[in-house]
Amino acid sequence: MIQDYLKSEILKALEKAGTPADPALVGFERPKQAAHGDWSTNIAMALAKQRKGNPRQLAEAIVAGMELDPDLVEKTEIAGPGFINFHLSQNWLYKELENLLASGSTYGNSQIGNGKKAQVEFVSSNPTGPLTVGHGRQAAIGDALARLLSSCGYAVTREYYFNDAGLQMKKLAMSVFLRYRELLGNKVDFPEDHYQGEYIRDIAAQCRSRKGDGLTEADSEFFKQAAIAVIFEEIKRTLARMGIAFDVFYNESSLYADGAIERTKQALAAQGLTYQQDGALWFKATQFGAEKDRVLVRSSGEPTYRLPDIAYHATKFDRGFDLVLDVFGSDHQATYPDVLAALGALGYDASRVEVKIHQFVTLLRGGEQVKMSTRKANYVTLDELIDEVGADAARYFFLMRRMESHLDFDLDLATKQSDENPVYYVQYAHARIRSILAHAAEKGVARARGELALLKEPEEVALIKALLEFPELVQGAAAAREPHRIPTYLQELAGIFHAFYHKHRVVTEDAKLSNARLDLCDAARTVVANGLNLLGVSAPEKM
RNA sequence: GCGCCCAUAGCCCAAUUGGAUAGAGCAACGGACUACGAAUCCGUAGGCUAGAGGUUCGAGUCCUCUUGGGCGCACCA
Repeated sequence: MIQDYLKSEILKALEKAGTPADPALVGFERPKQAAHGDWSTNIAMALAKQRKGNPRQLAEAIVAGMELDPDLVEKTEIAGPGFINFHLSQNWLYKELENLLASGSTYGNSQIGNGKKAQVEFVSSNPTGPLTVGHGRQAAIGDALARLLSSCGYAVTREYYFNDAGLQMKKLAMSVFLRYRELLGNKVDFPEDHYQGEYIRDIAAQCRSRKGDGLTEADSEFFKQAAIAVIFEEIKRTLARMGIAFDVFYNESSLYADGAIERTKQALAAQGLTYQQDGALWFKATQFGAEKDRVLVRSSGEPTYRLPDIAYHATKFDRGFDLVLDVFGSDHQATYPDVLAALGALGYDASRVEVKIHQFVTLLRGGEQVKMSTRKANYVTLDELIDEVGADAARYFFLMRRMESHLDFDLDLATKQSDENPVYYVQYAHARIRSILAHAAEKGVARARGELALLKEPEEVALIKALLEFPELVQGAAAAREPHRIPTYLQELAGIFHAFYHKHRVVTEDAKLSNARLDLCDAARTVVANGLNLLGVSAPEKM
């Protein structure tokens, strides 16, 4: 990359001046203003601060010492308090554009992940009911992170963890049982904290048609398994509609079956991190800064979620993942500090686990908030949302915002087929380019690699520059775990393309120029398609 | 009471992780289709970055406090 070249020249110049510097200090950024060039470095200011020198003088020494290839760098200048700005030559642009065209659907991919094993755990909703809109955001974020990491050369596993042991499952089985009793004409007292949804009645009816009227409370395992099977099928179907498939579904009960729970308990005890009190087994969370200690095993003998979670995360290390991303909703924010602390205490490198917490989704219809309550089961399910706005719009909207910001999901906007809708805006650019390429073929334009140097108009140069930002954008989004950068970029890119399109005609009598512009269109189409692909959003040929 | 996240244009949000004159979209106003898709484009207007201090060459971004909002603080997950 060009930055590496500039960096090496800067380091050489510093050495020549008798003041060698740490290469890690030399960073580049793209100036906001075109007048400040294509790349800028603040190295002179950073070094001057360290050495109490004059930044402008240092910058002058650096510029004087560099031997830049004029074919790549048109000019270098010092500005402001000591920025060094580089203006790249147009030749460099054309070379990079060639490279883009040659790379095609792999443009933007990199190997910075170096084949490291990464796991992204997300959704992980217990099979007690349909996925909600909140899960939808998490599904979109998790899958986009997985796609970003893959494109950067990580070997990625998408994993879904679910609790099929424990209290919630008992409640689920009991909920089905009670509805079953109701179906048989019994009057039942349905507890407030059990699962209220209508789907429980459906499952109860299925149980009845399969096994008749003679089931009792003792058949709770049957009710449980029946419920899990039905609900999971539904969850997977919903995820499939979103275009999401998991590599691994990891269930809690396997941790009991293979002894991992017991081993973890003993390992924690061996570290002196647990103690008995009031009939329960406690974890000394206060040793890790928590306000109070936490229960690992209830006095009833049943573990809380904490112990299986620790055991589960231990398997992530045992399975050899170099990087683990856990994507959670903000309501789970309290669940991970103990888990990470325990992992550290067990000798694992807890810094490999990154917990990404996303904020909630608010649905808006007609400017009004749509009330959602899981308890009352009157929430909008993810399926209903996809029915209404489609998978593309759903995914795009979920990914548009930084995950730490609350998401206002405007249902009216997502369904609008107009310029107000950002999904259509970006997809339209793709469809439009397809149509231009088809038009050129109809006109009988003989396609050949054009002379890219003919692309000299300001709108053309601006478009090329925007396209060439894509690879570093992808790497930055992956490194920062911030998928929202992709939609932000795509919207800007689509705007630059549309502006170019309006100003300049692509297919003209001038065959050479037409070919160069068709190449540019093709490059733009490639980047839009690659970007949408990272989001899991389709790049339509027609709309 | 304690912890995590958030506050930027009328609305919804960006801002290259501490950079130079804070930017898009929507809404408002004014323009552009007898040629490649008007689901588009061009222009105008809109800001004391919630408030107060601090750190430094430089702060929307980092630190402290205040105000306002979301989410947590179980022998639920």
